[in-house]
Amino acid sequence: MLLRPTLLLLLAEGASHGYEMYDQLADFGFDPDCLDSSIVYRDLRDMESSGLITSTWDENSKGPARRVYNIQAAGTLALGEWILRLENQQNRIDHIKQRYQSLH
Amino acid sequence: MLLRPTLLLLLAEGASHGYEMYDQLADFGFDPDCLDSSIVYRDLRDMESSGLITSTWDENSKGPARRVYNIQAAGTLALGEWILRLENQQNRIDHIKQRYQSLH
DNA sequence: AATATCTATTGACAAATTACATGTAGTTGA
DNA sequence: TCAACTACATGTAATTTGTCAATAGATATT
Repeated sequence: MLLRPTLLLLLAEGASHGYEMYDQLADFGFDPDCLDSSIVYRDLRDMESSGLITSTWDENSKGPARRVYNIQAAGTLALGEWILRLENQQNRIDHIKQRYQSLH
Repeated sequence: MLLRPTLLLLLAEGASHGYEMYDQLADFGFDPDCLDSSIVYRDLRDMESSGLITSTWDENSKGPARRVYNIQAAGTLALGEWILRLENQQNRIDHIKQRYQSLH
């Protein structure tokens, strides 16, 4: 649920490729044991097909070629909308927590 | 995503039936236009089949008979676990928000 | 009296998501 | 050479969600 906004945020911080972002997800509380990398790759391609990000091949890197993603204007816009939705989510959780604490 | 913990919370506050809880969901930020009541009924039956709640028919009410749900020990336990997970979710959103604000 | 509306629940099916496994392939180092 | 690591992609099963329609008692309307 937090994967796409996290990927967009990482790309807003700078261009990157799937494998690298997958490694960075632990900083955001994702457990690599519970998150298959294929989901990251699929989400990236989905976001590309909807125009939020673009990709180019980087052949000049060590190891196999990397598909490097760049965030587009539509992507930064979408990220902003995500942030608003997540804040709304936080408020709703606060409301649940308050009602829960009123039980005791 | 917040539906099940919300239903459990409502039942922790007191026995109730699907239709009544569906009405109360607006207080938790659910939009009735976007949430079909059948999802509420389905989640309730699922939670019953996993032993978190139980139900009995209330025939002595005006209108059609109501299936009244009662929370069980396993349900209050599950609610507590939900609350912890939601707090974790809030922290993760906080982290995203902080990184987002660092962009500017 | 007929009909529309509200209350209340259920079931069926389609669509979307997620999880899991596998496949390909280049690079690095023992 | 062979294992391990880097890097991406695909197929498909399983699960979850969304949508729609059906049923049915009670109440209000005309």
